[in-house]
Amino acid sequence: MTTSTHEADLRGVALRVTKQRLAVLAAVRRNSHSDADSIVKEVRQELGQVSTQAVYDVLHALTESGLIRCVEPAGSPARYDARVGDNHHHLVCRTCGDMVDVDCAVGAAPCIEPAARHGFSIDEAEVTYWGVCPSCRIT
Amino acid sequence: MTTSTHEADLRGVALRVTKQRLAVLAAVRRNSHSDADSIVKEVRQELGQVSTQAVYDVLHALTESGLIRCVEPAGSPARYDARVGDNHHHLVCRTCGDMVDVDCAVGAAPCIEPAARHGFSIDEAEVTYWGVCPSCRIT
DNA sequence: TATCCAAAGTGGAATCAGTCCAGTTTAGTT
DNA sequence: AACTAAACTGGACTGATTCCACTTTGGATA
Repeated sequence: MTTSTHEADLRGVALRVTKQRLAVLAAVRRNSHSDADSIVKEVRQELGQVSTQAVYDVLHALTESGLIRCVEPAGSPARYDARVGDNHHHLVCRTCGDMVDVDCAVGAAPCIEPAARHGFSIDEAEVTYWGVCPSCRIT
Repeated sequence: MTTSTHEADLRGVALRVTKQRLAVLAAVRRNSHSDADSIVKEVRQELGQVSTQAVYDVLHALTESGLIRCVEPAGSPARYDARVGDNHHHLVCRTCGDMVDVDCAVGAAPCIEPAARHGFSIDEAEVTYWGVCPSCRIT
């Protein structure tokens, strides 16, 4: 994924191309599921100086426009996911907090339809699998 | 649900019985899915004066012991659910934040199997259905 | 039924993640 | 080249929650 890809993607959703946005988008795509703080660090490494606020603004703009997705698992700051448009789910390690993508469990009823709708109009079923990752299980 | 039920339940999980704990447990059971702040308010109404910290401590102790369950939907403070032991799921209104229980379509936890396990040992599948509740849809 | 002490509660300061705001800079028109 | 809405800065602030040092108390034990 090159800078020109990121640039084209920003233009594709009618967002102005700035070095901060390119850097944030690149950071998220390079390292999916990282939180705002580590994105700030990575972007600063690349650009030298960026305000925290700018990074939050960019993350919100990218999320809003659908270029990235924001995931907020219980007990950890928001994380940003570069994989979008497929409503995939996540597997989270209770020990180290590591998060990996899992494809949508299509076919398994609860993923799509709740047992009862309670009059709600539902647009998303978010599934988080909790467990322990291989490396945390060993130690 | 009377005070003696709450008291018996506290003793059942080897927790000391205090007026703060009884009040917090009663508040959660009376009004499931409320957040720490409104529980603090309710408990103060009953007891007159309780520290915020005490309420947080009690909520953690009750969660730890399995008497209540902590749910943390994206973008809202933690909520406490009196219904435990059945790994049911939640339906959350994007507009007003209202949360209702939905039965788990499958029997025991983890109710769904992920498409790929990635070496994790999984113990829970947490499902959150996002949508708009009937009263928010009308207005 | 008095003593004791780990567990529970207090109050105040601190942290963490994130937002608000008012002013400045800049991308990309016109 | 000038213009302007969008983007960025930096600093103050908020809301939710935790930390800490100290005091109080439930309930086990003598």
